[in-house]
Amino acid sequence: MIEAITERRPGRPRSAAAAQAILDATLDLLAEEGYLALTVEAVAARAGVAKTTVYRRWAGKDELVMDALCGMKDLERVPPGQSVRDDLLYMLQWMRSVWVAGRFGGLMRRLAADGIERPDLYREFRARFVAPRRAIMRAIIERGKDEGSIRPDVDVEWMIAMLVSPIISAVMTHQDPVTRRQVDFIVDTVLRGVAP
Amino acid sequence: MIEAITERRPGRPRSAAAAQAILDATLDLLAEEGYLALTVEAVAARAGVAKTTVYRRWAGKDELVMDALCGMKDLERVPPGQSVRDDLLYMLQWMRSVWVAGRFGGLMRRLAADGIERPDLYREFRARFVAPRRAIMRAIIERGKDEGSIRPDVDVEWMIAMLVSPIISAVMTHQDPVTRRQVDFIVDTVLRGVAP
DNA sequence: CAGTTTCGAAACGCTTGCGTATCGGAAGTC
DNA sequence: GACTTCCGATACGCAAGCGTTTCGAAACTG
Repeated sequence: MIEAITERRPGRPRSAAAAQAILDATLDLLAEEGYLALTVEAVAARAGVAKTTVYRRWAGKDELVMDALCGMKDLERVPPGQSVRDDLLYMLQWMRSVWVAGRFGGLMRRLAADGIERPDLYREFRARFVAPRRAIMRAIIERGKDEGSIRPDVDVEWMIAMLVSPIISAVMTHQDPVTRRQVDFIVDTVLRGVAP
Repeated sequence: MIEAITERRPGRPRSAAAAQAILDATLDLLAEEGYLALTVEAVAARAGVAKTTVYRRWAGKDELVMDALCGMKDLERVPPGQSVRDDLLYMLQWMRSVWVAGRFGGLMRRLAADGIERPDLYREFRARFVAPRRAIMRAIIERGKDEGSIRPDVDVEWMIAMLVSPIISAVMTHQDPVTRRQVDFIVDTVLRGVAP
């Protein structure tokens, strides 16, 4: 992907702008159309670039998509670290907004769906976006256990699933906008359920 | 789909066995490959039938898939009607087993994913399989409200989501087999959370 | 048996997308 | 200025899949 620029080879250098435009277009189309419907031609067209320019850098569609995905940066959010309830609410509200709006949301929905056919893509997606967020959630819950507001025998992973998956499911199916009241309801219900 | 057999037309009659084999093969492939990857050629091959025979009955891939889907029958399950907790457990255990094993599970996973591209297919899927089960869940929860074990102000739809979606998410992603203990944990946690 | 319709097999034209090749011009290095 | 590499545009060969057509054989009716 990014080769060493230390030694300058003769000839016209590769346009960094073109590479960026291609990766951007790939993510856009991936979010809009999904993996199966994504075509290299469409990527080149949206990037304003010849198809040759794409194939000079990437071996094919698969490598391009994987590279585009790996190049993404997640927004790092750290909860304010107040009460367990506030931190969980903070995380869920944020995840809700990310899922619903913008390129991130489309990308997540598509990858979650396409993951069935392309486990490698889905694994990358999980490692990059799901895992860090789960880690934050896990830390919050462990803190709750230390404080005594959560029973120590509670299965943390399933508690996370109970908090997160209703929102994900709602976004992927209904696509009614999830309201804050509903997020509140989920957090409060789960917290009451896992209280000692 | 099924034309009136009352008046017998001259000529060789259409083989009912062939039609059934085609619909069966369609559901099999739909469950295994998903909608986008499904091809009429593969359907004909698996059904042991010429492609012509498919196109003589259905206008195209879309109509075939929709017809196959509409022809499916869901297993009707009625919870034993004991305690609210037992009935919820019964439903979730059943849904878990259906999702994990057999053609139903694959079909549900694929349709949930393909639903993004084909909202009509997903709508049919929901009306046929999701809606009836939600109705049963809803009845159980309403009963709990009447009995006083569930607060009356609880949002029923979101309570259902909290019960069901963790299992669905787990099956669609990890695909670790969901254990009974985990289902127990979900039900107990939610019930404690919505208790008065 | 004549007439009609379906069946399986095969071939066809069409479209889409992949990945490659060619070519003149642009952008750099020596 | 000679050389090298990249760029855009275009065309190409290839494969897959759609939906159609043709054809001889099979099935059923009168």
